[in-house]
Formats: sequence, structure tokens, C-alpha cells
Amino acid sequence: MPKFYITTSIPYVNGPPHIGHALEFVQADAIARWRRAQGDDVFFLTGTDEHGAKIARAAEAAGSDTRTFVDESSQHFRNLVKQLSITPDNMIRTSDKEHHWPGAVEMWKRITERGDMYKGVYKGLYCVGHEAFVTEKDLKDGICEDHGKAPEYIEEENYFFHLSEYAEEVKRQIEEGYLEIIPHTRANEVLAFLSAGVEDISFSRPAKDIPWGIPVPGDSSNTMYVWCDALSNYVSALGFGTSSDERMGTYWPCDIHLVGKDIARFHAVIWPAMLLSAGLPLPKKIFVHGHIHSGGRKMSKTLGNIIDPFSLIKTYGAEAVRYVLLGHVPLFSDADLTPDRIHELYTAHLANGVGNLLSRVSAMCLQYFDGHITRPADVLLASVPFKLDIDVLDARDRDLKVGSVTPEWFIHEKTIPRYQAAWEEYRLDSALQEVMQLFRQLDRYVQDYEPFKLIKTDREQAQAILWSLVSSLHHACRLLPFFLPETALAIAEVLGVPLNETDEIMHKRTVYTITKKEPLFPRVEK
RNA sequence: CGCGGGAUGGAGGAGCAGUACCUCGUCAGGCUCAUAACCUGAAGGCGCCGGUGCAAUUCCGGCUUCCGCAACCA
Repeated sequence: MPKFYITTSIPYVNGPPHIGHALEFVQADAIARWRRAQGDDVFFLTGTDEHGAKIARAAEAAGSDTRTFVDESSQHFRNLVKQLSITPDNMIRTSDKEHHWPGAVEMWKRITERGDMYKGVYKGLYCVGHEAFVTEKDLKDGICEDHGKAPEYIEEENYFFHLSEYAEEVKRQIEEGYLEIIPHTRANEVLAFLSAGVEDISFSRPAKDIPWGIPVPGDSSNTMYVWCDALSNYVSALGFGTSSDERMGTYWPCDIHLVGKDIARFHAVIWPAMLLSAGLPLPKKIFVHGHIHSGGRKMSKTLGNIIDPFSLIKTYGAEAVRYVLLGHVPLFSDADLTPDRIHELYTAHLANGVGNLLSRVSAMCLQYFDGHITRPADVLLASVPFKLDIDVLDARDRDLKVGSVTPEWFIHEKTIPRYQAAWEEYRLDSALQEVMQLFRQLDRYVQDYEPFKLIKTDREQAQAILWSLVSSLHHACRLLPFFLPETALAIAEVLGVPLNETDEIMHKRTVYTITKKEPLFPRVEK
């Protein structure tokens, strides 16, 4: 059984989860569910990044001790994961001394043993108010705006990682495709960065500056800086550095890291360099998604355009949030979402689309056939094809005979191949759109034949149409569970079929027993 | 000249050399099985200026403009 290891980046818990975190969670979840269905032994990791000066300050501002603060903050992320029906196999916390620290420590030790860690002097502008280093861009006219003071120039002793040593090798691995970065434009960005020359980076901070973190092994005067601390989660979660590290052997190297474009560079440069130094294989793929904007602006508290995933879930349900994020956020570029847009997608595609289609089809089955739809003769099925002004056919299909395009044909020749092709390239949005496309065709199909009229004149043909509709819905719901697990289940329930039956059994099916169910996606008032 | 990515009908997205496609919205018809849902039709578009092509939204150059990143910012 092939293994498949997939990770999300670990959100920093100094604030509440936002829609961007939800995006990465659902993308990873859809991929994990898909790989499981393909028969892979999947390990899906997510977690939270809980160390550092910012957290310590946020805790102080909240008036609680740091431990309590991170316990509470990380719980919000766990809640989000739960509410979105995300299915991780592990949720690592960097403040977990038992499960995470050993891995980070082991990573540090290996890098040190390799001779890639040395003490150096870190120079920078230190803002007393921030209790942290600041950069030029944080300043206005040389003054820290938050505190109205000029930062001090100070030097301090840090551990440095010999990053420059590995720049060439990382570059080579990317160029030769061992470490694949998708989309390509991100790979180009990273390569350009590597070509420009890379300097060694500071890997620690004096413990007095970062009291909340992992002490440097053998030198408690320093605390690990974020790189070794946070990035190590991808191996610590597999037991790296502990006696029970069997999962390292099974799952490492990682098959795909999902990250946002803001941290792509860290994952494509620093992390691979660390792994090379530590003598571990590099991940195979880094998948870089864009950011979500709202109303053309970056989401920010001051603009008041933050989209809160919890309130969306409350209003529209988790399935709807998954739908919007997976189907209507372009995979690799930034997306723009507004509350209006989300409402529109929910109403048009889910309530009026899928939900209503299932209602009308099941209602007809129940009213006309008491819910029992038996498979008609093939010749009868062939007599109710999709009408051929279907603009979703490819150009080369234009000369097809009208009678050949049954819903069955369309699903097998168009929907499924396109759907699978999309998956091959991790085009989650395209794959989901193929399914939605099918639902739209079915709505049109109902109107084209009007089984609600036919039932009065030709009961047999009405049944053939309903059979086509029901079995098409059955196909569609089998393509859905990776994206909308609850919806797929609900549709299967109405159709009276198990979701996990094999293709073979499904194709032999000769009868459906439809039951009634409440609307899948009730209308929501704005 | 720091690096990179965009600019497609009212909105959001595909396409990327040969009648410009989808979703939403708008307008006009139709239908009644359905969650005042569904179907059909119509109006409306490739940022600007050059260049190379028989042909450019699609390739090249410039401009305008938006957005990331610019190393210790998760």
C-alpha cells in the first residue's frame, strides 16, 4: 500500500483563526480524503505554532499566563478543524514537550553534529517597546510608530545555521525536480532568490528575549528561534527524536506540504537546507496557495473586513464553507471573498442547485413511484438522452448522434475523466466544478423532458428519466465526499445507497428506494 | 533599473494564435416536479501604446495600474 504524507503549515496562535487557515485546512483535507480513497496509507498532519515573543506578549496582553493562553488559543484552531470536518491523523503543538520538543532538539543536534551551527553576532535594531528586533519597514522616519521611540542598535550572540552551504544543493534539487514546487511561478521565485545569494541565518535568540520556547540543547542561555522550532513539527509529529519513531520510516519524506505564499520561501529554502544538514530526505512537493482578500483589500482588523470562519459556519454550515473554499478560490492565486459573494454562492449553487435538484427528483420518485425506481430496459434509457445543445461537450464531440449522449455516457465520457484529470494536477477547484456542472445538466434534463408531465401520458418513459436522474445523482455523490462529506452522505441516504460500495456493485444495481429528507441546504436570509 | 505575479462584459473566475467560455447579477419569455426553486433567450468584455505574424486577448517591447516578497515578518 503506497504511503502518502500530507501536512498543512502550523498556524501561529497569537490570534483567532481566520478564513485563510480554514482554506488550507480544507484543501489538505480534500487531498487527504482523496488519497485515502485511492487506497493510500495516508498520514495527514496539522498543528499549531505556539512559541515566541509575540505569543508571550499576546498572553500578557490577555492577562493570562502563557501556558493557559496557548492552551486556549490552540483550542480555537482545534475547534475550527473539528467544525470543518477536517480529518487529520495528528495535530501537533510546538509547546508539547513530550511529542514535539524531542524532534526539534534532535534536529538541532544533528545540524550541530554536522558542523552547520556556529555562534555569531546578530546585529539589528531593537525596539524596547516591542521587546524585539524591528526592521526598517517597521519604522517611520526611524521611529517605531507603536512606541514613538527610535530603536536601539544592538548586537547579541546567537547561534547561526550555515544556510549558505546548502543553497546550491537546494537549488539543484528544485531544478531537477526532486523537490517540486507548485505552481511553477513559485518555484521560479524561489530559484531567483537562491541565485541572488543566500546568507547564513540566526537560529536562536537569547533566552531573556524569548523566554517561551525550546532551549538550545546544551546552552540554555539561548532559545531556538522559529525555524528549528516550528519547521521541525513535520518530523516531530512522526516521532522523530523519540524511541517510537517508526512513523518516520513509514511516512518520511513528506509527499506534500501545503503552505501559503507568504511562507513558501521558508519551506522551499530553509527547511530543505535543514533536512540536508540533518541527513534526511527532502519533501517531494510543496504546494503554494494564495491568500484570501476581501473586497479587493487584504483582510485586516483596521479595515474591518476580516472574514470569520466560525460565523460563516454558523450561518451557512461547514459544507457550504468547504464548498466556497474548495470550489471558488482559485488554487494558486489570491482570491477575493466577501460576505455577499459567499451568500450568493450558497444560494445559487447549493440551495437552488444541488439541494433543490435532490428535492425535486426525490419528490417525483416518491409521488409517482412510491419511491421505488427500477432500472428500465437499455433501449428505453437510450430514448431519453441529454438534448445535444450541451455546450459542455468538447469540440470533437459536436458530430455525435443525439441519441448517444445519455446521462450515463456523459458521466463516463466527460465528467469522470475530466474530474480525474483535474485531481492528477491537484486542481481541486476544477474537479469540484465538474461535479457541479453535472448537477446543472441534470436540472436542465428535468426541464427538457418534463417527467412531471410525462407521467400522465407515458409512465414507462417517465420512469426511465427518473432512473437516469437518480443514477446520475448516485454517480455525482460518489465524486463529492472529498469535498463535501456530509452532503455526499445525505444524498446517498436519500437514494438509499451506501457511499462506499464498489463500482461493480453500483453498476449492477437494478432498483433505488428513495426516501424523503429535509432540504440539504435551506435558504438563508441575508 | 531589486524579485515575482496580475489587469478578460456590472461582480468573480477559465482560456492563451484562428468564430472569447463559465458562474453570479440584469432584462424578456417558458414551466410547475421542487427550497418563490428550475429551463430558454437577450444585452454587455480581452488596461494603454507599439512590434512580429495571413491572423494576437493569446507571442515580444514599452507604459499605466494592482498585489505579494525584499531574509529573521509565521
